Amino acid sequence: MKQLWTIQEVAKAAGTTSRTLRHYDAIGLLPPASLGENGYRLYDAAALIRLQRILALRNLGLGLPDIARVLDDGLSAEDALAALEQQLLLETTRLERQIASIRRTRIALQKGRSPMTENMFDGFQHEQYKEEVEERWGADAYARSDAWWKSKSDAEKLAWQQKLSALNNDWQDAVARGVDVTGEEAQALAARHVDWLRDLPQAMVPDDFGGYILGLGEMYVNDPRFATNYSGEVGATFVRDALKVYVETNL
Amino acid sequence: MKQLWTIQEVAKAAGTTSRTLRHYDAIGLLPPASLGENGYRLYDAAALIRLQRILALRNLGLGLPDIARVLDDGLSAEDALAALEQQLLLETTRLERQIASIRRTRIALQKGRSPMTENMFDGFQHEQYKEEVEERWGADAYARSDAWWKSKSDAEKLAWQQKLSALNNDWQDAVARGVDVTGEEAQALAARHVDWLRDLPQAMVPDDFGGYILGLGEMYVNDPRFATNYSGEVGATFVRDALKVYVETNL
DNA sequence: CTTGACATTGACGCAACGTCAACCTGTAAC
DNA sequence: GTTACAGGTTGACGTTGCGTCAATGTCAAG
Repeated sequence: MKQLWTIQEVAKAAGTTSRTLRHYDAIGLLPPASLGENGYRLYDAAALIRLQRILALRNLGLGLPDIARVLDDGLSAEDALAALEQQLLLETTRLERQIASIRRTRIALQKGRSPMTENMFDGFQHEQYKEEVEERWGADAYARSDAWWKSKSDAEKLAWQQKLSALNNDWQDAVARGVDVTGEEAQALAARHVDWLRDLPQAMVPDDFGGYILGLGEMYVNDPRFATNYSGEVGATFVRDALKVYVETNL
Repeated sequence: MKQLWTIQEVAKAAGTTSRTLRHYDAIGLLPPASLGENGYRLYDAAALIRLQRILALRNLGLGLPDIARVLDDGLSAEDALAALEQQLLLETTRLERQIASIRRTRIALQKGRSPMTENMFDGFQHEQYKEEVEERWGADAYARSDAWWKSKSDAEKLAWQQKLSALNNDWQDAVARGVDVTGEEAQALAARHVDWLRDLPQAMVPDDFGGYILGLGEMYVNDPRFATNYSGEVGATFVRDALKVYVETNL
């Protein structure tokens, strides 16, 4: 009556592979009932039943350690599955945001406003904005800004832009993940952003540094050329609000 | 003017880690511009620019090999992103189906109709159905069936059920993945199902084996106790239809 | 006795680094 | 001069669940 099966027989009956069974043995999830003199693994009815349950849980996506806990440590399958479902839900929202991000980038690429190919060495699209800057802040402001920029070495320019680029990346990421503007992460980003702005020469930073930053924030939102740096107006709004909170609590 | 940076400086400026940069060097994705006498990696402006593009693409979820192809082999970023988006879309639908599957199982667990705990050794809920079988097919039919089942060794019973269990699993899987009833996979499953039925003794199988299978299929759909084996009526319908197609083309 | 099917135990591979470990270097401080 | 200490280097393991060789022993059949 006491029937034993070889590893292949078990694998075929259960619709899996012998490699998998040896793996389950190796990690202690499903040891065979006994070993023959020849060293062959031999499985009994209890092992087959256990295997069936293992495969059923695996089918649902549970990890092998979790399956072991359910089968051996009396962990409730219901709890394990509920936890897994939560994980998967998080995964789907993450994926959806990633897809949205890709779509935005693809659209930008098609429009030729590729963040991959442009503005690497143009310093904030510097000269491009000459007229506008002169109009809004006066010829003097542009001259100071221009002088400052040209005084930097290539290395400094590059480092400055590198930081800007990293910053933009991280802002977009934070926006996509929907973090809280007042939260730790967003505020850390705001701090980095402010630090980056401190690199500007004294002459360009007005006395009211806080007010200056708030003004910049507004500009990010209102000017689509800046807004694209932060995934559009939504992102720019996020950046502005995070900066605002930061300024109010730290400056 | 030719400025070089150490690995830490680059890492900080770009918002990544030195470990990552050494990894990118190791796989040939971003070799440093030069090596100092001390063996230190030294990066130049071109490397920083390349790094920026790498990080931007990575941010979107592209794999490092794909990034390398985009940067070096002139593969279009647009194409790479389109392909990635497709992958991710598939992923989300997969995840959604998995979540649905988990929900079904959890509901079943809560109702106490746990596939984990029941009917391992009861042989098709055999005796439980005695009256019903006698009523529908006659006392004779039940007696034959009962004799057949009792004549099997434990090993045979177990193997038979094991196959049934694996079959059910795979059916549910196919249903959840939305495969085509006439497709290769569903037909292979139907073939396995029919093979499994062939284990029944001759006495139980009528002359019209094809018709017998079609009748079974209908029963799977109409009787909720069978339907639960295949994820409810929808699944059972799928099984019935797949069997029907199989019978019509192979029997 | 040979052949083939099936068994065994390693060990690598996959994705993208994080995280030690063990050991130099460069620079500032005592 | 030496002592720290920060920062550089090259390995190598760990992560998830097996697939896939590789090298070799065992068993039933011809």
